[in-house]
Amino acid sequence: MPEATVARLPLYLRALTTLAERGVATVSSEELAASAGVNSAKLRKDLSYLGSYGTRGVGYEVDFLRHQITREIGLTQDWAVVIVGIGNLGHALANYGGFASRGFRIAALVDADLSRVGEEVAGLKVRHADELEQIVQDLGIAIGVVATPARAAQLVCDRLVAAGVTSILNFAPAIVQVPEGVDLRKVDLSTELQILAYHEQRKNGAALALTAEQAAELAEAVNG
Amino acid sequence: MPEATVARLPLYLRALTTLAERGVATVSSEELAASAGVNSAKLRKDLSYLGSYGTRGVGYEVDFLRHQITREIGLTQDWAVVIVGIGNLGHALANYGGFASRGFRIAALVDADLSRVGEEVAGLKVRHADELEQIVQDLGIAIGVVATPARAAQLVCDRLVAAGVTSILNFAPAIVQVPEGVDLRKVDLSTELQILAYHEQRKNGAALALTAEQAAELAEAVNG
DNA sequence: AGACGCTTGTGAACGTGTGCACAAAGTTGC
DNA sequence: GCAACTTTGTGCACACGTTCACAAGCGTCT
Repeated sequence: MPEATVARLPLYLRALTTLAERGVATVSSEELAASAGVNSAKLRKDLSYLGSYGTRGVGYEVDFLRHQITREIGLTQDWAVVIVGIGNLGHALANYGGFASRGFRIAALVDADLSRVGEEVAGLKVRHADELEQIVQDLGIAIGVVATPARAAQLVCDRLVAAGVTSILNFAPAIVQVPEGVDLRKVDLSTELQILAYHEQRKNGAALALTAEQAAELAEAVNG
Repeated sequence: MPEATVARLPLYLRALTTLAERGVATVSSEELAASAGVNSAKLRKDLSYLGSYGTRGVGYEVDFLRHQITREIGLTQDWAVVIVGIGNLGHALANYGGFASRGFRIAALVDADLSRVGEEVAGLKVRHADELEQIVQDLGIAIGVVATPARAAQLVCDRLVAAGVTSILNFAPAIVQVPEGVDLRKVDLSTELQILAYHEQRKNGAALALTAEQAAELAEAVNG
């Protein structure tokens, strides 16, 4: 399955859940594509990788399709997750309700700062970083979330990998390297803003250019 | 400039900043690519869109290149940002130090919940959502960050756009539609985890298949 | 039963992104 | 000044992703 398709499946899943909550039983690729914000041909091609779950002339059965995507992504089992770094962001992640409902269970919170250890966050006691390996092994954790400062990120990832974690979601603004076989995704707040800033700047430039053009037209109209 | 290149410029900028802090004056495409975690040919092609800023046989001057990228992204000016939704995530974003150092200034915090209005977060008083339009216009805000619950996201985006915001970074787990000309990027925590889960599941599947194969080999060894 | 209308699933064309490989261009050493 | 070495910038081939367009299939209505 193409990586681009995998990245969109959660989007479809969310759209389907919304439709299911509204009591919609079947949906066409056109409608579903619209509510997911993608092209309908792309949606159909994406869904075709799962199998032929649609009915020509009718569309897709919402609940059935939802179940198929859930199964394909692997959300029928629940995934134990450890969050490393319980600062502002770690707190926010720990308290984020969206995980539990989507097959993820926050199994442990870890921090290197002794003043945070023992504190209760989202119903879990924060444990010390020294216990990280033990926790990962005892709880059979495969997915780690890194929300530490940038300077700690590489070390934390190394330790997670050494303890047996094979998927890492990194929020730290740092470039970390992981060995082959370990999946690393990163979410970088300032990178996202910088991309927006680039386009914003070009928009303003375009606006100015347009104004200049309009000015030229105006000049021509006046002089011509 | 290709979109894929734009998305990598912040990465290079970060790598260059790290190098500059370490006192490195010049860097080859090979070294810079390694620290940014990309292919060196790709890096060179990306940088070539900015102009011919390298010296053959030597490499790139760190400070100079850093400045060029900063200018290209539009980080020489500072961008006023409003954060809407001061829950756990909004708090974390408001307190995130990485913005100020990268040309972004959090100019206002807004929330619909009256119990949060007036609270001081990261040195700013939280203001009420009713004031949103006024704030955007008064402060000349072009970039909005949405950290509200999913159900409020579309309305908040509509109001931001109506008030003149042309770039939105959406953290709410909802699919929002914006008119042409407005840039929308989204950061979705559970989507990222779901993508990891998909690969994790496949890894386990592969591991199980291998075990089955090993079992077959073992059976053959025993029986043969 | 057959014709009609609607929607899926997919072949094919197109566009974008990636990476190799090398010529061009600079530096260093003698 | 020239040869040897290093590194950039880029042409080219390939892989990946997207979109169009339409045949195939299903349901409905007469």
